[in-house]
Amino acid sequence: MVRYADTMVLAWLTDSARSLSMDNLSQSLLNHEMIHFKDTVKKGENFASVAIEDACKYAGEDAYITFQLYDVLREQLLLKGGQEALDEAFNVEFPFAITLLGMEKEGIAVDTAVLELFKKEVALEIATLTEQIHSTCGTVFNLNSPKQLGVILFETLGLAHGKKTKTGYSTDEQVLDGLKDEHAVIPMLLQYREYHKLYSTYIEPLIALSQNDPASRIYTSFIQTGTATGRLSSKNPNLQNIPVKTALGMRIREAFVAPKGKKLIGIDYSQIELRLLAHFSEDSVLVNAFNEGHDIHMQTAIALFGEAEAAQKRNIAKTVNFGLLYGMGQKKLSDTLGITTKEAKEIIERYFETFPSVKGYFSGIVVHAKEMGYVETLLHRRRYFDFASATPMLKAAYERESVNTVFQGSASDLIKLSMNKIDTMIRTEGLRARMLLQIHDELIFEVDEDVAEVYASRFVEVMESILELRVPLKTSMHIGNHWGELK
DNA sequence: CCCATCACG
DNA sequence: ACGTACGTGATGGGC
Repeated sequence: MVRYADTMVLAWLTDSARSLSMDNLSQSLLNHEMIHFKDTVKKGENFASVAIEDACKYAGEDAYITFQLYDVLREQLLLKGGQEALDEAFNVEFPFAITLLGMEKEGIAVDTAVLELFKKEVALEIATLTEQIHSTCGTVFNLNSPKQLGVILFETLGLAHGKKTKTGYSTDEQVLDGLKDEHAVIPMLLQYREYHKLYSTYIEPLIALSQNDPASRIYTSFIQTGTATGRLSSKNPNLQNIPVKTALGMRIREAFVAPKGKKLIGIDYSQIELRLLAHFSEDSVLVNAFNEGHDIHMQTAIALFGEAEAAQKRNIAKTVNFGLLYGMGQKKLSDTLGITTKEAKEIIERYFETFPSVKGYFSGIVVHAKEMGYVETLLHRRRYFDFASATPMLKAAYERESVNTVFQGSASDLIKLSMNKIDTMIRTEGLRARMLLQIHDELIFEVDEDVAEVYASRFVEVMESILELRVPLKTSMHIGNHWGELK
């Protein structure tokens, strides 16, 4: 049940929680350097003991929660200190630890037979491809070694090499894709890579884990304090990176099922980060587009290229919209779109001319980050940057991270609020529903079949009304018997 | 233990 | 002159 907590720390903390008075505990935590915010504790001493007291209420119930709460508390106080930090800890992050605990305990059902069948097919493909590749190259080597592969491709076969890595030639997907017409072995390698990834990262581990459990369910650990932006992460196994993009990858999703008599519901926020961009920047074109329910990428294309060209350039606009949130540069945009850096530069310049309030808003974030040393999300979570001691290259990276953190972190704030509200709803009303997974902007539920539609509408309603922004929050919802049907 | 690679949002 | 699109975790090779 305790999956990520350090067990020594946990045992110590739980024991203390049961046997010590509050004052003793908080002093003891400090003495043992269990709380690493000694510097801020002078002004925050009351806050600290109040917070610990609250955390300890849960200790008898479940030591794991205590640990998560403690972890969150430390994180929050380190991040900000003072009342604002504790407000967020108490109002959002502490209840969220309980929400996550419920999800971790619940797990998700896996149909092992689906995976076993797929495993046989993939194993056969891998064996065939291995044989073909070795004979095509005229030599036997380890296909999983980029080092050995690089030597074969770029020395033995004499293909023209592009970029290099620290340790030799790059053989990543982008490189291989550029060479796919140069030699018959390249398409085989690309296929091999896809099959091997599925086999080693998903098929085998998921079968092993599901066989551990009497109900064939698998249980992830959600890390609440592991990211720089406030997002969750998921590990052992990571259920936030189950394949979705290719037909083969979707076979993995088909193995995540609703048990008999139940359904899975998937609800994801549509373009939540772009909606936050519209909200924060107050740009009239963006705000209007969302308020009128228009296709945001098409509207961007119209604004950038005019009505006549918009339809054929919608994809460019889409890439630019995404790139914006990452602080894109001309180099990467040109690589992604397959255009010259000059063209990319022009598109970026035109974007900021077309959306001046976005440009102003972005520079505002960067100015704030440089002056204050941090940026804040919608719910005032902070991320700190040390611009002062940074090299020019690092400064540029910090600028991109500052901007991105506002959107990624604020989106994370929103879905945390929704999850807490839905979790409370499920518990207090005794709904025949369980929240199973969060994948950043998406929630997966398992519910009784007969109430699936009704519950789904209620969850959608919570998610879309969780906060009132300058633009509506929209979601898309799907009900199915397996995860593969939720897109 | 680091690197390269690749899966996701 | 030159280089940077953000945030994660798992795997296998190789030192």
